Amino acid sequence: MTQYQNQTRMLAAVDCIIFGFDGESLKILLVHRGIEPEKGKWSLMGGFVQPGESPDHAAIRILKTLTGLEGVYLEQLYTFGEPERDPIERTMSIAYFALIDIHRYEKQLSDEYQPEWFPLNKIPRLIFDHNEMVKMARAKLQYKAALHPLLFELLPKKFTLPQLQSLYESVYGTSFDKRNFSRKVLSTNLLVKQEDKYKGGSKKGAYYYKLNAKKYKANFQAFLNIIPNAHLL
Amino acid sequence: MTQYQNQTRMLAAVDCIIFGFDGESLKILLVHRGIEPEKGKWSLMGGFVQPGESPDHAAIRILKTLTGLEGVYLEQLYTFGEPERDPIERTMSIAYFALIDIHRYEKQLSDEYQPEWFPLNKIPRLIFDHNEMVKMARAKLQYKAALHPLLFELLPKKFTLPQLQSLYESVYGTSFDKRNFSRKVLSTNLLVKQEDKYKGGSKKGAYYYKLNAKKYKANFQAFLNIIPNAHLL
DNA sequence: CAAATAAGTGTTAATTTGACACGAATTACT
DNA sequence: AGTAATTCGTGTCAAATTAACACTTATTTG
Repeated sequence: MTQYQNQTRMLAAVDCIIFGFDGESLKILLVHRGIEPEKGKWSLMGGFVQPGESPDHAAIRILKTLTGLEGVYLEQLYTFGEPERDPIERTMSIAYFALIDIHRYEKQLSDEYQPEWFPLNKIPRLIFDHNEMVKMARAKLQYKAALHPLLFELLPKKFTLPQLQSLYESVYGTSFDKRNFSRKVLSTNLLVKQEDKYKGGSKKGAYYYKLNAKKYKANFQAFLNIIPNAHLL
Repeated sequence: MTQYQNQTRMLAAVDCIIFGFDGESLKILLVHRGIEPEKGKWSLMGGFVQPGESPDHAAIRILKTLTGLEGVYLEQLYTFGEPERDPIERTMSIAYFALIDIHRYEKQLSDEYQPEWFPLNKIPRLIFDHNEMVKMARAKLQYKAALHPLLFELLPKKFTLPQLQSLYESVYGTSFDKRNFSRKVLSTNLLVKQEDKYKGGSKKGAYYYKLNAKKYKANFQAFLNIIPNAHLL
């Protein structure tokens, strides 16, 4: 036996929703699609799963191709498989979402795709079902970040509490009381205060913090409660 | 343009992890695989995604074929796509998990597959990566049920608080204080007390409850806190 | 009628949460 | 040199939530 009989084979693609935070707003990285159909239109970065390659590997490869980055946070989101989602040919797309430190991203690597960062409230019309993928990715990021220490993946190794709070506020589109925020964040014991300050944000400057890497890995599954009234979101 | 060039096509399958609760323990429904390879071995119920059919539809179809049930809780779990996971031919499997009222399941419908219910601590060796799928499904059920009112899907329309608690205790492999449990469950206002009692469990009998269907649907996303110290699980 | 069994219910102390305001450090300006 | 402007960093209190804990009630059976 070399094949299953009378079954339909189809293409498998991977599409990546890549999140970044520039200090102002939460953004995703979009590219101009490189092939027909819809060539040149705005699209998520994606590609076909290759022989001998798992979907995870495909996602890692695609992410590296576009951003040059490895070892970033990457998680399978959902598999989109409506029969007509790609008009050319039946294609399943396994969507992944990635969280990267936007400052490590080097645009020049991938001029081929003319990538651009878009804030989430200004996402253009995307090909196929990619807008739906973005919507789902955003919802999952909000859901998960309310429960787990996830958003650190979007910041540099050293960051300040005001930067962290600003990130949370961007993700949830609201503002938090900074006294309660710092109390909650620090009570996780995930952060290690540094001796130096970041002077860019204010005259006084704000202390840098780093993640306690051991605790971070050990406590990733831990439930947080940083977002007040998360059930109302 | 009718096809993408130089790409590998593959099969897409759906496999279902079907949970049920018989009052004693949490179980999953396994079948004897109907085709080669590994024909006759224990397996999750599955099948290939057909032309014109989405993965969701395939899962619904497969579930109905095996159990006769429609409209049950069904959720996409994860897509498994290791290149060698099926030795015959490259096949992606989109795993779904289902929660059914075990009493509505009618075995005779599907003698073809010789299905059997297995408690989670007695799952036999399954084909391919199906044991991994079961493990992931169980973890996700535990995770999700700690946050959302999900386990009602495993009970009949009318159920008692002791039955509900016993279900939660099965899912988490631990026991809860019944005073705290009933207080928390009732504080959601999702349950409506009935006038009649279930006399099977004790001499005194226990009041039946029904779900408030409206509130249940509206509050499904609401966070619960029924499981004490859920972060320690 | 006594014993056995499971159902149903309330209190308290500890912890967590959210709301709230002011002093400290630094820079830029006059 | 002094003052105004800006953002950082911190503490208190009242309310709500949580976990721990034990006894009475209803019913059946012997």
